[in-house]
Amino acid sequence: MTKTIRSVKGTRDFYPCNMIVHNWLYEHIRRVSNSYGFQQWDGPVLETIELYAAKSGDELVKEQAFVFEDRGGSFITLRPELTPSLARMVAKNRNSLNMPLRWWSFGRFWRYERPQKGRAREFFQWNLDLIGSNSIRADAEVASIAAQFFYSIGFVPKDIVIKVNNRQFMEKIISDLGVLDNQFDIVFRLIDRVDKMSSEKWMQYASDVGLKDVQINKLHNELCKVDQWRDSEELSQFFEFTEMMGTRQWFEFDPKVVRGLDYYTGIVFEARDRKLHHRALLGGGRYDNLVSDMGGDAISGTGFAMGDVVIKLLVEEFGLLPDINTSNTDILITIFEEDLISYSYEVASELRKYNFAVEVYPDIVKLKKQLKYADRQNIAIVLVLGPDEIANSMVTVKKLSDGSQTNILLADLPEVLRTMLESE
RNA sequence: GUGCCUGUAGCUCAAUGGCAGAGCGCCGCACUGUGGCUGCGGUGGUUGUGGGUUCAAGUCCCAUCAGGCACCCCA
Repeated sequence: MTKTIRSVKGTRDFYPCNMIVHNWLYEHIRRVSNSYGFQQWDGPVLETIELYAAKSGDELVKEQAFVFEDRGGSFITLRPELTPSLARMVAKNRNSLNMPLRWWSFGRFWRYERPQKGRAREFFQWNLDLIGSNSIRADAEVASIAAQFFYSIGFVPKDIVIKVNNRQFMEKIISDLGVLDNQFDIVFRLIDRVDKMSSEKWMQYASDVGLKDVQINKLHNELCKVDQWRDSEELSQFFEFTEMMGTRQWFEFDPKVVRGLDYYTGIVFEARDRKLHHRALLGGGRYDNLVSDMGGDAISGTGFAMGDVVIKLLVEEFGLLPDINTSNTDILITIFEEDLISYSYEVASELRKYNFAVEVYPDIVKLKKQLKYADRQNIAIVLVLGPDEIANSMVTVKKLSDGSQTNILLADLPEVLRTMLESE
């Protein structure tokens, strides 16, 4: 065997059976997005490095972006996320866009990381954003759409939880502990890890970044309070609005959720499976300054992104996948012998006029082999056109599910096939 | 970028340092105008690559490449 050329690390091949799953996912995303009146859009997959340098966070840009120099000497990035492109496009056309914008998108993204379970270098992402509204209702709505999506593909609140927090609220809490403004990022990172480390290690880490023992204990104490959202106007409203929108049972306050991207300014949320088997399914929140950072007026936005990798893993584990054995083809027309090829193709074109999906076996091989192909391909009906049939202007129609077959007059074929396929 | 694990047939995996195997798949025949089921037969390999130790290496050692998992970060 000759050596096959390897695919690029971290990329996935989508065979037809994979595309069925992929399209199934995409179809639910499309339907849910549209049902809330969101419009589909997309940006370029190539952007300048400057677009991300401003706000995405150092780690994402310096360590995880695919960057290359083009022939003109410019540094080009394969987009690692969509929100900066969104902000750029909104800033650019601010005056002609009819606010508020409800936009969604589904496309490919790239991050140069070590691939592992639930993470690839090339992945798809669903983005959904509501731009130009300051209301917490906007946050509650986009988060509710995420919940509605999980429901539409077969999950219930006991499978998945969407954890909610508010960055300003957390800033106030850590500020009250005596943490300075310029240390917020460090402390957010610390908060992010409280569940990932043993408590001794966490205490040590907290101490290493410069917190005093008193502060550490108080912080740890704060992170265990699951009811303190009542002290936050925005969080209280958020939960009230999800109640109104019928999605309240999907959401929980979690003071440990702060999100990694630097541009979030208010409500933040992330979805996880309840058993915490996987990394976050989806993450999002409010970004008040992003559009103005791209050179536009201050416009507030809120939205989320969901990767395709983890959700596919979870859907598979829960057995929610659609049947991947179904073929697009309704009817396979066999070829009997050299002289009769034209009959097969004529019948095929005729049937396509009646909107049947028809394929003709391309080679002159034994019927046995053609039948076997149809069986494996899960094609419901096979037509046999041999000398006997043609002499009488008939066709043999074989139903593969039960093996039954009948001779049908060519003229009656469309009607007979229609009823047969409907009963399948 | 750091650590750990794994590379054997198309796929899933066996093989005390001693003849490279099984199941599934694929192809053929029984059934030359009929799939699935069954039976029989056949196809299958530079054991990731390169070196070393040994009478002898899939097995032990070194290097390298690839994959997986965890860290990091995040969808």
